[in-house]
Amino acid sequence: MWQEAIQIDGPYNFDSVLQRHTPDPLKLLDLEKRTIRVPIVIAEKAQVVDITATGTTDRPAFVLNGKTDKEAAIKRVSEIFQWKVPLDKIQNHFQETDLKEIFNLFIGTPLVLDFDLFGSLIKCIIHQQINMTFAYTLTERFVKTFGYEIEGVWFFPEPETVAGLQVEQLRDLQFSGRKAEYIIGIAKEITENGLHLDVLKNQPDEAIFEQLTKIRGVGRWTVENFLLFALGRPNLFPLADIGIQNGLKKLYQLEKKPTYEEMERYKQDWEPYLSYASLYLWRSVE
DNA sequence: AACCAGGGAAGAT
DNA sequence: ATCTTCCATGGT
Repeated sequence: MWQEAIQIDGPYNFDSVLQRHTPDPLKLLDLEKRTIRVPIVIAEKAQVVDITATGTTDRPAFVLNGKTDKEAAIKRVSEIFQWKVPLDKIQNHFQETDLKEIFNLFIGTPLVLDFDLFGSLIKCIIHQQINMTFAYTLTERFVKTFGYEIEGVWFFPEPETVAGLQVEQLRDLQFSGRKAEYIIGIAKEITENGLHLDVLKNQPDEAIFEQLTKIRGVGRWTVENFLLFALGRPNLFPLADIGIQNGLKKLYQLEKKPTYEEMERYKQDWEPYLSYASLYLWRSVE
């Protein structure tokens, strides 16, 4: 058992983080206690780390409680919650843009990474072209059927487990046949074809696009979301994303959803922080 | 009931 | 290369 108190630079709005994750049934959080319980795997050892916010948006502070591998666990938690990203600098950048109001409304909202690389990729597949509510339901069924639980916190199944599944097992959970094939196929890329997701961490976005889009079921949007939510890359703007399209439609009061051409034009001012433009546009329509 | 949803593959042009 | 169609299934 270990405990650690941590202070970071503001602005950082942890309550916004909790709020954004509230619709996800797999996230164990408490808005009033300002806590979240996070499944962490370090060197194949799984543990639950409890995070409690003790500060404010301007003076953010946290208390962490874990079981083992203290230093590595803190490092991973810091990475997941993006505690070292200078949100003040990003906030300033957007003051000169059309997104100024949205950024001021949701000031201090960080990008928060998915807890598991493989899980993040599977989640992206599940979220393709279905509404969020159903996507959360499917993900919850998937994890609670094939994953494992520690202290009430669910961990994503390992690729080995998923690679051994039959399409029918996912159909039983109301996955479409196609999505079932995609998911099992990705797991097999890892277990049989030597795909190492952790190695991707050290590669540029373009190289990752090239490798992952070769996999059946993994298109541009899926890689963009993986880069954004699994690796925390700062400059992604998924044009095909319905949420972003709706965010732009609302912002510019458009009659209908923007064309790709219009989106390409809007996004120019938001480089090199397009991921944050995406995040805040998503927030604006949540 | 009809349209939509944090797309992608396969086919057509 | 780029555009269109089909897929698949619950939510509103």
